[in-house]
Amino acid sequence: MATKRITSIDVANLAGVSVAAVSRAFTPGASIAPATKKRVLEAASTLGYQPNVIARSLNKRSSQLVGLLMSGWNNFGYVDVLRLLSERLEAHGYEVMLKSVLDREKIGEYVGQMLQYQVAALVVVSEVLPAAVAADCTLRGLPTVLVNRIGRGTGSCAVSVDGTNLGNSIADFLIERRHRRIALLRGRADIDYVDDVMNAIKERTATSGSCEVIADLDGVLGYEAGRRCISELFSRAETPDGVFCSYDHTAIGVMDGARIDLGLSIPEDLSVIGNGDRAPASWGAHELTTVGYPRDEVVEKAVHILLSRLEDPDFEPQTALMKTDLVIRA
Amino acid sequence: MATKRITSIDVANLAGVSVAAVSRAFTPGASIAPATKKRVLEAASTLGYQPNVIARSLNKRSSQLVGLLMSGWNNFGYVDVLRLLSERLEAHGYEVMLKSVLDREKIGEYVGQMLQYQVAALVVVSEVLPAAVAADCTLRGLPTVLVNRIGRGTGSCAVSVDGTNLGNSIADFLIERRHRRIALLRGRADIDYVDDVMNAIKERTATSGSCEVIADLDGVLGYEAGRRCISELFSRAETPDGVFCSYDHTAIGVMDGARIDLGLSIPEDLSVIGNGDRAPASWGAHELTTVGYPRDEVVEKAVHILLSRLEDPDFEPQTALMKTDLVIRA
DNA sequence: GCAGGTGGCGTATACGTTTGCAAGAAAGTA
DNA sequence: TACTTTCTTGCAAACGTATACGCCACCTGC
Repeated sequence: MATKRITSIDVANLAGVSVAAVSRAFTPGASIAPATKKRVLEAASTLGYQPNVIARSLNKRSSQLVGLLMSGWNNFGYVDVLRLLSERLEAHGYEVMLKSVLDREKIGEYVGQMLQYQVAALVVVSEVLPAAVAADCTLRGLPTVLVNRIGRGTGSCAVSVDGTNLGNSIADFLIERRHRRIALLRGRADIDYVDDVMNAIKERTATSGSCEVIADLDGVLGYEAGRRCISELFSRAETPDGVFCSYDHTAIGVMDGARIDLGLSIPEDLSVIGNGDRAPASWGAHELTTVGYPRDEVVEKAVHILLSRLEDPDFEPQTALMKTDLVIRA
Repeated sequence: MATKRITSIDVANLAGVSVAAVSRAFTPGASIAPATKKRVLEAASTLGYQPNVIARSLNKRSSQLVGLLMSGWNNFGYVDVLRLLSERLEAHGYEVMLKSVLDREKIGEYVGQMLQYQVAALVVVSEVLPAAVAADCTLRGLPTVLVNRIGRGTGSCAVSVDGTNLGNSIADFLIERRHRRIALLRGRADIDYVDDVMNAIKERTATSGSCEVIADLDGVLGYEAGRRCISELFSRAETPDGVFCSYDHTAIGVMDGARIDLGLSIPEDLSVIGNGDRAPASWGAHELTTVGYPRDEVVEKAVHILLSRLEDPDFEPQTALMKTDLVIRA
């Protein structure tokens, strides 16, 4: 037995005005006399009226929903990114419509479903938008922001990390501490910013003369993979004395593998550097040196870009690269 | 220069039918001849038409959105719960509208905002719904499911863990291994299922004669808190030989504190049991004995209850308690 | 006192669907 | 053949809001 729904008509009747006035009372900046507005709002609150956002969206052909496409949930502490994004967007009056990328082939469908809900904007965390989909979005004038990817060539905005700069710092750090043979372990192969990091490390070590990259492995993602991988590396003729992993959890696997399975000491026999500065990196059992990921700033920037594009349709797409710092532990 | 929007009218014109027919072609089970349906769908696909869900929702007075209220993001691996929930709900044709609980006092507002979007149902992870809000939801016939809480007294459905059963297993485990002095560390005080666990442990140890609970502390949440807490406990006259923590990360803090700060051996001097079976628990450096949290099953059950309520308005509210198992490591 | 301007308000239409109703077509029954 | 039942289909009225347009009242400056 649902109680009767209260619409703007009811409020209009009670306040003795037209529905248009009710609408105006709830539209900031609309042309309405303060007295009328007050009367309407009072009537609304005695009735417990709330504007029907769906009807509004139909009329305006745009909702206050922001589509959020997530993948790689467990990497990089995207939870925090997700939480922060939802909090910031809500603070600006938007709602988050969340979708998981189960199948990368279907991203077009996902976006299509979000478009049905007239989302005002799209945020993509950790996935690239296939070119066709990105083109479709720009065509429809849907503001889009990629987080942690650079949508090279698509007209999308992006917020990521300055990989080249980061790679240089890491290389310097390793060279300075007299490392000679570096191994690079990455999770997925096609993350552009990780590519930048790895390339920078290779270049800078190559020119140093004293240090070189002896291995660069793809598909090493997570604790188990890291732990297996380090044993494999030490079964080769040439063993590394420094390892950089694209994810903290991989790095911790490497540490445990080196210590427990191989009986090595860290950092005496081997240096391990992670990426992401996730909680376990700081724990006493690991004390992992890692790269901080400026989640707050990334999210803040992403939201800022999004709002700019929403307010000003001519806002030129931009890519922001955040600086990161090494968190040196052991 | 947005391209013209394609509506059911365009499709109707192209297919030579009425808009009603178009609508029916997209409504499963509607009364429409197979031939017409085919013609409509073809026309739709050549035009790239997709039904406008907003308009549909306005008409039906209900959207396919499910509101998802999250808090305690970093506890318990709720990320996985969130991811699974979104995946399962999408598989059933629903979309997830995500909201973060920033301020517990404002939950009523949050729910209000979701109601404006005509959400079909509400899922609350890790928070209780204030009685007034819960009452409002049942009044409006909004199916509601609490995950990891038991909404005692409110007419809400709930999926949680059988705390009493779990507490008994833990107590048995500790008694069997000849522990005598147990400390209990919990994060927040008012989580009903944790209360059940702790009470069960107390009762069973009390009747055992050989073992007793010597400390039961609130507000110990996370690595740092756990690490500090164990030192504090060992500065007391009576020291524990077994600790149960309501969160894995707390337990790992306790382990590190005991080993690094106090120089104790685990499990020789002290047993530590965690809760949640999060990834770090299985890592070689910790090998934490913990309680598995059946995330898949919890989510599956929650979604099942939700769908049942959506299909059958008279579905009686039910509370499901899942069984959990100890994962014994060291 | 009057022309011109301004701000507040209501009327009416649009937004893109779904669905009750009734009419027509097709199929089965006597 | 006539009558009944079952499918299809289109018409038209919702759903609850925003806003273009026009009207009226009021104010300003002469």
